[in-house]
Amino acid sequence: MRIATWNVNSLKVRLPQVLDWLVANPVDALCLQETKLENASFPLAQLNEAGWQAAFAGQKTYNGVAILSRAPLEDVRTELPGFADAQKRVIAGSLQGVRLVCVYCPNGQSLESDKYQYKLAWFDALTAWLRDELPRHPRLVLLGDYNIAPEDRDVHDPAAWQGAVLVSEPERAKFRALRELGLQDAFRLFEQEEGSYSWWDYRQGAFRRNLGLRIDHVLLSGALAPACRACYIDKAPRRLERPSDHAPVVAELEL
DNA sequence: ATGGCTTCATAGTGAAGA
Repeated sequence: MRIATWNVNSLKVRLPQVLDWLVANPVDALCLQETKLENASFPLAQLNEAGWQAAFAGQKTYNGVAILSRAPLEDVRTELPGFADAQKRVIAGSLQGVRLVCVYCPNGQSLESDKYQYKLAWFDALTAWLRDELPRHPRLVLLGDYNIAPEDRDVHDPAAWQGAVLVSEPERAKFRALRELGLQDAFRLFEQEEGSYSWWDYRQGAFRRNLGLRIDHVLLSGALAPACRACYIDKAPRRLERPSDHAPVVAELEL
């Protein structure tokens, strides 16, 4: 099974790139974040025509998540239990006995912002939910845009970023709390190039200069991690005209 | 550097992203 996650920063704008990418990258499931589409505007017909099923939870302008798959998803859920939230950031479903949990984690904006407190509380709710879900779904993958760079090696300039949002210690502690559920960072199961990132700012030629952060992740449950054969970031779409600021992250599982 | 792009929004003194 091959699965991937990609923050597309508007599915309306990026649909042609997504369809092209799926042709070149025959995954079983692709998790999308920041679709920025209400459900009524979701391009289901175009995806079906290209041979893809889709489950989605969207809203106007912001957020929005979806899972595209060859086979239909089963047991789809779109809520964080016990966390009343109008923001569409979660969609989960099952495929071939694997539970896929697609998340668009809050950005936080700045350490002083109310959005930062919301981010920390949101991660607590996510962790509590997954602690409950894992016994039910031992073969579970949590993938998406976490908006956290877990370690300094995931940051192009750790000194400049020290303590900033996406990198701050309280955020990294939330990431570690997910790992303490037994989830493993698929990307770090393998040797990787130094300077591997999944997001680059649109400004300042950040991509060309590789001034990035690794904030998009695939976390595998203990039952799945031994089945992982590869995990990589596909930088090709970031080189396209009018790209998303994020690159897809792909994981290959031998089930 | 004071957020320099990009999105969706509306016509703002944008807002938000990361």
